[in-house]
Amino acid sequence: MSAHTDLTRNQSLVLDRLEKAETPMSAYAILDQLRDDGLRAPLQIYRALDKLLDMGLAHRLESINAFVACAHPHCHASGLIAFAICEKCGQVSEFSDEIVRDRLAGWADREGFVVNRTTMEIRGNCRACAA
Amino acid sequence: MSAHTDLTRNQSLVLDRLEKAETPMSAYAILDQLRDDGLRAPLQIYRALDKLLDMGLAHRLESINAFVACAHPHCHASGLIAFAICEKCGQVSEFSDEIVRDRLAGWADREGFVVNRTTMEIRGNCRACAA
DNA sequence: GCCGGAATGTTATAGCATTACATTGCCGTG
DNA sequence: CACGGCAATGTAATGCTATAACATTCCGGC
Repeated sequence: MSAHTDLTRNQSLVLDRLEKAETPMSAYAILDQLRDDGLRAPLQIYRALDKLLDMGLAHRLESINAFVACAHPHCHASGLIAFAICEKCGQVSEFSDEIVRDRLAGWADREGFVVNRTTMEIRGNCRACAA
Repeated sequence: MSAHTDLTRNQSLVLDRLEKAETPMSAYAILDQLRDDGLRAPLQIYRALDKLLDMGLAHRLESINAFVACAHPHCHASGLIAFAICEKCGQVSEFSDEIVRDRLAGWADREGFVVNRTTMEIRGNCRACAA
């Protein structure tokens, strides 16, 4: 029941699942949970996810082939978001750092590299799981 | 003909291929090139890659499911390496930044997050391809 | 009403990675 | 030397992730 009225049915279903999940979900895990809603093929999930990623409402975690709802869906800001993924409990923290962003932008400038997209993922154990 | 005499046959074969490649290679691409050397199964490649990653002689690019030889195999240093991947020509630049490393370490400290591994990948176009 | 574009549905297939099990080779100890 | 253990290897089968290709439906603007 998210208030994303501009989304299509499939996109809403997928986003709702991601928002209710406590940990990242694979596309196939999402699909399994949406079979009762009539979804049957992976492509239906991937298409919805593509749009959600474009809109910044969800993120892809490259290092674990999974997806999460954006923790800050209001501010579409942030050209660079970092994720900390706990390998024990699966919890993901989303954060950003101006200085890191500036450093990477500086490197790209010097090298003449035109940036499309940056991924930054820290894997380890969260405070609770490290104890 | 790398001077990695401590490596097993399969590991040497895989590393040689990576070192000779101009762009990242998928495990299956490596396999295809090593069939003449007697390798037949993906697992043989993945096992060799696992060891090479452990030793820091190769890196995995999570965002494109591919592997590269480490550009600086001598210094095993660097807890944090960043990659810039050109989406046009496939060239990969490997670099590191002390300040970025410190910022991320600082975040982890404050959060009590124990880091195992960090991946940082910038995708875009290199100077030549952006022109 | 009609057209065009986006979203959807469906099937098949491509690409990436691991499980499970059998075998081999090597080294250190007794 | 025999033996035991361990790492590496070989092989087959399977599972997971993602996309291609094509047909259909939905919906808003003219």
